[in-house]
Amino acid sequence: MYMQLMMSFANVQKNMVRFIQKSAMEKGLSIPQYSILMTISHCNEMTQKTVGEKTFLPKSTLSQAVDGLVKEGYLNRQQVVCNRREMMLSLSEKGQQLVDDFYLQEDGLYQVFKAASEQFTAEQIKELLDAHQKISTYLTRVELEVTNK
Amino acid sequence: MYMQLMMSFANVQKNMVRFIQKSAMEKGLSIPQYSILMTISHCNEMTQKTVGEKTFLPKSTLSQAVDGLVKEGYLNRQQVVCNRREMMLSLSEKGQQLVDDFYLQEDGLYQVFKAASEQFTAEQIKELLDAHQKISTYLTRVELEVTNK
DNA sequence: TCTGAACTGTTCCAAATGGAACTATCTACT
DNA sequence: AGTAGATAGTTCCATTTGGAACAGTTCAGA
Repeated sequence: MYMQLMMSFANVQKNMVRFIQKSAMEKGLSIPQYSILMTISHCNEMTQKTVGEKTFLPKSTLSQAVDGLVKEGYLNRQQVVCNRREMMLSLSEKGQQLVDDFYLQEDGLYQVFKAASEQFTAEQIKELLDAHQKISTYLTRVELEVTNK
Repeated sequence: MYMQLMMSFANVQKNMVRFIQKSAMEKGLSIPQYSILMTISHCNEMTQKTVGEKTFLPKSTLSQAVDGLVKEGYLNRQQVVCNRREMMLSLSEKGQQLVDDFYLQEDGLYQVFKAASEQFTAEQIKELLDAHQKISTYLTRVELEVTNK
């Protein structure tokens, strides 16, 4: 039973990744690059460190992916004034446009997932979110315990 | 809201993958190899084709991962008699032992996820499963429609 | 029985990935 | 001020990944 549940997470995720892969490939991006753009789009700007915490990408992958995005002109990157170790990242106009495209793309992840979610009531979605949160929290906690043992 | 839901799937999955990665690495396996062993363990034996359908691994990845597992002695591989294109895969004794270890490992995915699931009632788990199923089905359907357009 | 299309798996190789070592910067303490 | 330790990112490179071409097998229809 719980095993089926485990698999169902993997299945949903795999389906989502296929949509991401498709959209990303059409624009010549890798999956990490797609994730980075979408993550930054939630705020106006974000340090590379923060992006790393949100996406869980290994920092070498992150660094190289960001580098590509800057070279392609999707991202602006500049040192943070008060802490020159950190890099502040923000979407360029071109980047913003790309992100908007991703959000609006008829057969892209966002629209399709939105439609899929509309099978449920707001109440049900809240319950799902809550349940997922509980599981994530539990897994993270155990992982920490194991690491520090 | 539905965006948060989307992210929550990704988060749970990422947490799960970290457990898998840890277990797999300890035994010198890649993540696809871990998935393959666990998938085959549900039945006694399975064709490579079926494993591919269940894991969604690209066939080149699958082929190479299986090859490694056979060479390490975890899997038996032989042509299907009535259809020599297909390969029948089954766990060797060593493979079965490894899989049992994975299932029983205190700080492995299975035990931890089981514990995490015990925060919920059987009723709640059924609802989760049902919701996940609905989402997967929806995503798969749209993907098919897009592909055949 | 031939022939061509479909299917299963393998091989090849270019690209992506991620751990580890490194550089630069900052912080806390003496 | 000087130093050790922590922190943010980059670079390096061995490994993994997966698309595409390929080889062998099966099957359907002429």
